[in-house]
Amino acid sequence: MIQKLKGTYDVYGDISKKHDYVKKLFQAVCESYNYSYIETPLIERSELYHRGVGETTDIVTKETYDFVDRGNRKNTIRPEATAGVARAIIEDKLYNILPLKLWYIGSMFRYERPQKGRYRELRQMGIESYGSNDPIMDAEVISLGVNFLKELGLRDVKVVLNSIGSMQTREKYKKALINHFKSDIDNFCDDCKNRLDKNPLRILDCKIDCNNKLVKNAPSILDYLNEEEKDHFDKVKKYLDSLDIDYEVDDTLVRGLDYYTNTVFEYVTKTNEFGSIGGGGRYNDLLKSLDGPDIPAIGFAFGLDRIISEIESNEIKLNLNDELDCYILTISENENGYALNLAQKLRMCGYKIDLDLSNKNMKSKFKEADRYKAKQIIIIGEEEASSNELTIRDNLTKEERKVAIDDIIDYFDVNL
RNA sequence: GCGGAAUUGGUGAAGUGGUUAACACGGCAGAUUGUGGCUCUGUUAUGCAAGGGUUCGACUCCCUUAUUUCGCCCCA
Repeated sequence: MIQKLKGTYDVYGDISKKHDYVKKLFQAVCESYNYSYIETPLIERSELYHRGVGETTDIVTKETYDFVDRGNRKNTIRPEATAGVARAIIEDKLYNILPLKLWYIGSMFRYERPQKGRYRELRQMGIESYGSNDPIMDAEVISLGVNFLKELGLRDVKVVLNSIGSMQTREKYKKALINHFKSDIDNFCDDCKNRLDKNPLRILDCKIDCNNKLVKNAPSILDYLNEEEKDHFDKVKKYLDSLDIDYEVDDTLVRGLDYYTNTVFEYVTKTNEFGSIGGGGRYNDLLKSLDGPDIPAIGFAFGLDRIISEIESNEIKLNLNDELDCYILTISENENGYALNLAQKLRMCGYKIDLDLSNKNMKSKFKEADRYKAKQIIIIGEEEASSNELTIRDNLTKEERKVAIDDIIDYFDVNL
C-alpha cells in the first residue's frame, strides 16, 4: 500500500469541516479590516528564499524542499508566504497604490521532523500590510489576530511582544551578548556554544541554560534600541493598551527569519503546547533587499493546523452549520422522479437538500436523514405524488403535517 | 539531522509461537413492503503497517523500510 508522505495528512470529514470553519472566519475577519486576498505560486526560484528569508536561517539551510526542474533551474516549494508575496508586489508593481493590505491562506512545506502540531505540509493563514511604518499599523495588525482568536473562542491567548530594532541595532546587541557570554561559555551546553557566534540571541531562551547567572543578567535588546526605535515600540504598546489587548513584553523573543525589524510578536496559548500558534513582526527592509522599492511592512501568520488542535484540546464547540435543511424520502421507487424534481426546485431556492433514490427500506432512509442532521423530512408516497400534498416531518419535534407543494417555500421560511 | 515509544477491520480496542483473531461502536440486511432512531437476529479483518528472515508452524521472535507519537534542534 502506498502511504502518505511523512508529516502530511488528509483532510476530510469532520476535520475538513473544522478547517473550513476556521478559514472562513479568518477570511471574514480579514475582510472586516479591509484586507484583500492574494494567492502566489507554491513554487518559486530558490534564490527568493535565500535572499528574502535569510541565507543562514534554519528554514532555508536545512528545511526547504528544493528541486532542479527539467530546465536545470533551482526551485523551492515555499516554506512560508511572506517572501512570495513580496516578490509578487515587486514584480506586479502592486506598490503603486499604497497602503496595500493582503491576506492569504495555503500550504507551506518544510522538511523537518514531524511532531504534534508540526507538519511537513503546514497550513498557514496570514496577512501582509505594506506602506506604513506608523506604530498604529503594528497595533492594528496585532489586533486583527487577537480578534480572530477571540471570535474563534480561544481564550487564554496572549501576545508576546518585543522589539529587535534595526539590523545595526541588532549587530551592536549581538556583539554585546557575545562579550557577555564569552568568558564563561565553557559552562554552557553544546548547543549554546555553537550559538555564541551564529545566533547568540538564542542562548537567552535555551531550556538547558536558563538558570545560568549570565543568562539571567544578560543585557536586554531593549536597552540597545535607538531613540526612534524606542519611541516606535513605546507607541505600539500605548496603542495596544488603548485597544485593551493582553500582551506581555519578552525581551528574549527572537524570530527565526532574518527579515524582521523592530516589532516582533507571537500569539501564545496558556497551555503552550507548541510554543506559539502564530507569529509575525515588522519587515521594513524586505522589499528593498529583493531589489524592490523601500516600503515598510508588517504581517503575521497563524498555523492553521495548530489552531485546529488548540480548538480540539480546549473542546471549543464550533458552529459548523453542517445540518441538512431537508431530506426527501420516498416510499417506493415510483416516486423517485417526483422527489428528484422537488429536490432540484428546493436547491435552486438555496436550501441544502439531499435524498436517497436507492431502494433501501424506510428505516435506513430515516437513519440516513439523521446522519445528515436533517432539520425537516419530506415523505413522498403514491398519495403525495398524485395530490401534490407533501407530508413534512419536523425532525426535532417529530410533528408531521401536510403542506401543499406550492406552499413549501413558505413553510421552510417559517420553520428553518 | 540525533534519541525514545508505538503500528491489529470504518472507529475504539483485547489477544496468544500452534487449528475458525475477543468485545464494543459504526455499516449493511432482516424481524417491520407508508414512518425509523428502543429491542432482537444475521452479517461485517482469507488478515494483525510493508517486505524479508528464524521455525514443522509467526499477528506473536529477529532484521529492514514506511508511518505515527514524544524529546532535542527549530518553527506556525
